[in-house]
Amino acid sequence: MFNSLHIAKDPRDTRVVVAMSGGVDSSATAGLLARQGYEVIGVTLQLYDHGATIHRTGSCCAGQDVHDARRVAAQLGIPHYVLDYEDRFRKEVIEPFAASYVHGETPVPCIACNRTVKFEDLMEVARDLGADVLATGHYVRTEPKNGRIALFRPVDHSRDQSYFLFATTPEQLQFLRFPLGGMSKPEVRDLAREMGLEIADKHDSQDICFVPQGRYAEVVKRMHPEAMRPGDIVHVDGRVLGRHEGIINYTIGQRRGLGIAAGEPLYVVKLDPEHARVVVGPQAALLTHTVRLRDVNWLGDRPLSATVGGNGYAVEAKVRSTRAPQPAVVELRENDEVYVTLIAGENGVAPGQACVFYADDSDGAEVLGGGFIAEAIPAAFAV
RNA sequence: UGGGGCGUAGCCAAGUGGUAAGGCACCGGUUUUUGGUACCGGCAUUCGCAGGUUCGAAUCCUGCCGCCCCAG
Repeated sequence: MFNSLHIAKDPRDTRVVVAMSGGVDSSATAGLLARQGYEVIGVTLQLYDHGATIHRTGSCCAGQDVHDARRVAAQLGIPHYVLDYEDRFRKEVIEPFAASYVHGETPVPCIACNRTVKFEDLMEVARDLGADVLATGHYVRTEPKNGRIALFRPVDHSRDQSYFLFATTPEQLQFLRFPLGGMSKPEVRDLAREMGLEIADKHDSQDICFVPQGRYAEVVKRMHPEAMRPGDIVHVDGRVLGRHEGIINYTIGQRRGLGIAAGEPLYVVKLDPEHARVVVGPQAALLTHTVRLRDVNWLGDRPLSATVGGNGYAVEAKVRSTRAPQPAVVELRENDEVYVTLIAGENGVAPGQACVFYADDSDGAEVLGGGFIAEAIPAAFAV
């Protein structure tokens, strides 16, 4: 007899640590589990300096949010701990974030945060607390499948967070639970309201949590002042069109901020950190079909090498969180490098971003893992 | 200092008598637990300057200023 968390125990005997950020989702998660009778322990990680951001709305894991989490826990009558993980967060998330930009890539800090601070460190804390599982408010589903725990897209596709969780390992999935995966955002808000939680109508978090005002370049500049090398803005046809104050201010696919009036819109097509060059071109130059991946996390039934045949393996794939998965083919090439070809292609694919695999195009498709984009191979243009 | 052409917003540019298109750039917003994209909205009381003609001019006339080309 399994309970709602797939544990063969009575909820009262099941200890659950809930990662509480102070937002609606994680609060509702804690409330939901508490209401179902589980022994819930709330844990909030303080992740970064809260001085500058304490009054910011839509943030996460600092200042006001920590207070919100604490208040929710008190209201739910569950124990709650706030742990200082600023050093870890800086080392595992913020520093790699800055380094990535310096190298001309575009990082996804939320993935780094999930895979390290949340699913390594917090998970260890949960185990130390004697928890049976660690629950979070992510919109994604897990289910037992063939003797393992498989990851699936959530019911509410508009909130799908599987893109940010592709790097979660099978071992971590065994210990994780995502109670909101079967609910819609409005339902979650209703639930929070019904439980009388003050944060029920709190604004959704957005932007990078540790970057004030959305000015990420300020963070990078502060950590790597030497990276602010001015350079040329060059058109793919070779013309030098202007100057810039450092490549960290740009990302592939970016249109705004170039300050170049060329008659047609120009987009950043390539970043060359070595020569401090920003290469721009027309929208057509952004089309990418094939990407090479690194740090691939495969979540399929069988090992990746056994799954991908000589002709590649058909999946659905996303190279950005806010788009529907599209048909793609995964291949292993020389040295077992993983390449993914998007059949329809995609504009503005940046190294450092993630490419996430799905088993099919069904609503509740299984997440088969993914990898970070090491190289995006343009459809047609040369520099 | 002979001839010809041009001067409209930050850039390009339509408009030759009826009360300033469009594109790019820029700004703002929407969307979004990454960046970016996309979408929506804003952006010249004024057409190098000064006069004149006309009910009415960026459009016609005169002068001046500036730039370009050809010829010298």
